[in-house]
Amino acid sequence: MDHVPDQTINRLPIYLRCLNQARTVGIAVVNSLQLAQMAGTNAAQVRKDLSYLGELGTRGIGYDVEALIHHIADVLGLTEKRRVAIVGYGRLGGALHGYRGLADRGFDIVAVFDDDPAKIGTKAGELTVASMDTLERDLRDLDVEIVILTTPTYVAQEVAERIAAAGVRAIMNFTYALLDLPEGVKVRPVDLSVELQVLSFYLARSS
Amino acid sequence: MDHVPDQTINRLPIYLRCLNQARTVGIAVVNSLQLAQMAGTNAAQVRKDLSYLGELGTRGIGYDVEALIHHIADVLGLTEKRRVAIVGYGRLGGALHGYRGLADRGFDIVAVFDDDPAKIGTKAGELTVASMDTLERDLRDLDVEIVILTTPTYVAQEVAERIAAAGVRAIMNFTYALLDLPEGVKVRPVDLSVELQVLSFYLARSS
DNA sequence: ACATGTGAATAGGTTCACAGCT
DNA sequence: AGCTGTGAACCTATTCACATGT
Repeated sequence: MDHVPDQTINRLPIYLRCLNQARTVGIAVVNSLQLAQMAGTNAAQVRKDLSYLGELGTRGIGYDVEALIHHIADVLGLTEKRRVAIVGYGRLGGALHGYRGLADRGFDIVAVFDDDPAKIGTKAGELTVASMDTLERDLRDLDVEIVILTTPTYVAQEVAERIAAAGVRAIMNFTYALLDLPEGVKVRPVDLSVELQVLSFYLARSS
Repeated sequence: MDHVPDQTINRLPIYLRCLNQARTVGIAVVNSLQLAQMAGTNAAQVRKDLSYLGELGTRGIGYDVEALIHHIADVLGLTEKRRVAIVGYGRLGGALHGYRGLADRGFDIVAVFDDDPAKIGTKAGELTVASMDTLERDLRDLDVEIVILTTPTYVAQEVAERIAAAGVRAIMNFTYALLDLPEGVKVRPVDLSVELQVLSFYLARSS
């Protein structure tokens, strides 16, 4: 488990989802081919990926679903809950807050921020919308590890810098800004229009 | 432009965004290093990527911003508007409908569907929420090319099959279902919890 | 002089195929 | 017998370095 390739990391959550599905229907053991078919890849890929994490299977048998779930969750750092804040509480922020499957996977939304005075202080599920004025202090106080950034694009860089300054080291960036942040802050850009543009390319190509 | 690598395709929308930014601040020509810095990559990568599309630059000078925008948009099939439908009009579907930047980039939301009788017939921006009963017919009639799928996970496979049967060849899948569809239907999974899990891995790794 | 475009070198990932274990 | 784990082969993508063109 010296060095796990990036692409393998990207597939681990997929495997985890498949394994959870398998578990809920009562499957105790899967082999690499079954898992591959569920995950939409091939058996060799599955074995190679899992081999980076250690020798997790049993030759002649396959992988124990329960054990594998635990192991992957452990590698992904999902054994403990992660504390997440949403910064920018518009429609998208609200939708993400309600997104079943974040909480399910151990991501606790512990705060939501907005700079609109009309929103500050109002209820957001079980939380209250907090002001951006106290962003740094609140992020530190609440020990936030990951921020979901859904502000308007034009303030994103500035807000992201404040978030980084507050010691947050992971940002899921839904804005169109290309964030330029210090080394050590991991940004995951999620540009929904990029995904559509890629689909558009394949449409243009195949027609 | 025989065969453009997948990874290059994934970067083209990024370049496009950077070039649009450059244009709005009045920059007429960029070189590969400048574009690389904006896009968060390196100059060699930029030149290689763009070389797949043809000889678009001028040696000794750089790339004409306007011309390059047109060329990339053309390759991505963005010169004409793309007709998009949202299937599953909950919080997330609603947020995506309002997402500025889809329309900006030529993605027209032409229909939204839901199976909740309380929602059907209500206004959704300038549209009216349509019933799932007429999904296939409506998708065909409206000539929908791309579907954004935001139904509950447990109906996703079934609905996706209907969408594919209606001739739609590109699906942006926001559900947790691992869709199994015929060859020729391009699915782009967008699993927001996967992104968070990947971030979680890097947090676990670096601390 | 300067920046592109591209073959060559390198790195990174995937697939193959089989040895090794149960 | 059956399935994992893994070196080797293969393929894809990135980086280098320089010839090429303006």
